Amino acid sequence: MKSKVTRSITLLDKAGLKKTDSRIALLDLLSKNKKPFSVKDIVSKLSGDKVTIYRILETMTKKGLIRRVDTGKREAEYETVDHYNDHHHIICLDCKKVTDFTGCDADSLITKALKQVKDFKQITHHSFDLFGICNTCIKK
Amino acid sequence: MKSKVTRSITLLDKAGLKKTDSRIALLDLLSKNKKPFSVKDIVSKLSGDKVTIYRILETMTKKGLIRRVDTGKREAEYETVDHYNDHHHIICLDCKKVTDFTGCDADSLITKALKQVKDFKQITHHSFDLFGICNTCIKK
DNA sequence: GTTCTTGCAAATACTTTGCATTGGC
DNA sequence: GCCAATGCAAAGTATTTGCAAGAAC
Repeated sequence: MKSKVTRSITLLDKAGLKKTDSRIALLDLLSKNKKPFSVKDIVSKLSGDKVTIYRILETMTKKGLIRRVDTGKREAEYETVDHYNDHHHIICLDCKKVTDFTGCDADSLITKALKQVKDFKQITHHSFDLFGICNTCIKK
Repeated sequence: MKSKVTRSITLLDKAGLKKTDSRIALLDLLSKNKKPFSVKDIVSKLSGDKVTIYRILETMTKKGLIRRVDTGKREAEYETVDHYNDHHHIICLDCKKVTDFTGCDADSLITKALKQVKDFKQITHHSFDLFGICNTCIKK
């Protein structure tokens, strides 16, 4: 998908990061798929070096291009930060299944929050996650 | 603090968990301190067995007594879920410093979310975190 | 050409598992 | 007494670090 690839390049450029093949491929992979990816997932899809992927994930997380999602699993999982398709998660505390939902009045909440704290002036992104037991696990 | 200890016992009771010394001590520690604790933090404070602490954390997380907080550090961190003192975090993507704030219209958001998904009927708790670069790190 | 990124090897740290023992109810 | 929780040893897996070679700008 050329359009997606081009978009990844633009995002890297805006973030002031060098546009290397690995970075473009990783960002493209996460953009195309809405679900959170573990390092293992990424390695198996991109067949790249694991250590490089760790470093790219760290760099992009600091720049706010991607975010780490905590679904309660042992390994970290990552997804893109997409301000135009803001979505959130409902996570089962038992089986760790993730279901998405949309709608969270983030802008006004962020404004309120920034009034309370003096250490921050600008917010890159936010996360809003709900935790519970899914209908399947509750029957167990 | 007797009152806190008693409260931990009550919480364990409500959750249907056995009221062992380790569990009471851990829950009490997290209740008294508002900041997120890593396993290492807990071990050094309680001088208990590390493996037991891992298991207690897992059990209590599934019961919704505590939650894992993802501040971007390598290790997992935990804090109590306190429905009467709902608070949230602003986390620096660079130095990982955590600042708290309050105010998040969770109830109405949860109601909206539950209308969208059919896999969940009840939510145990939620997290709302903001990410950015703090004023100290932005100068670097 | 300089600086940042990559890739491999190896080390480190976190977390889980198995099993015998102990303790809550 | 029964079943679940604990504590220790050991294993398993995720993540980081060091360094030389390669690529972006």
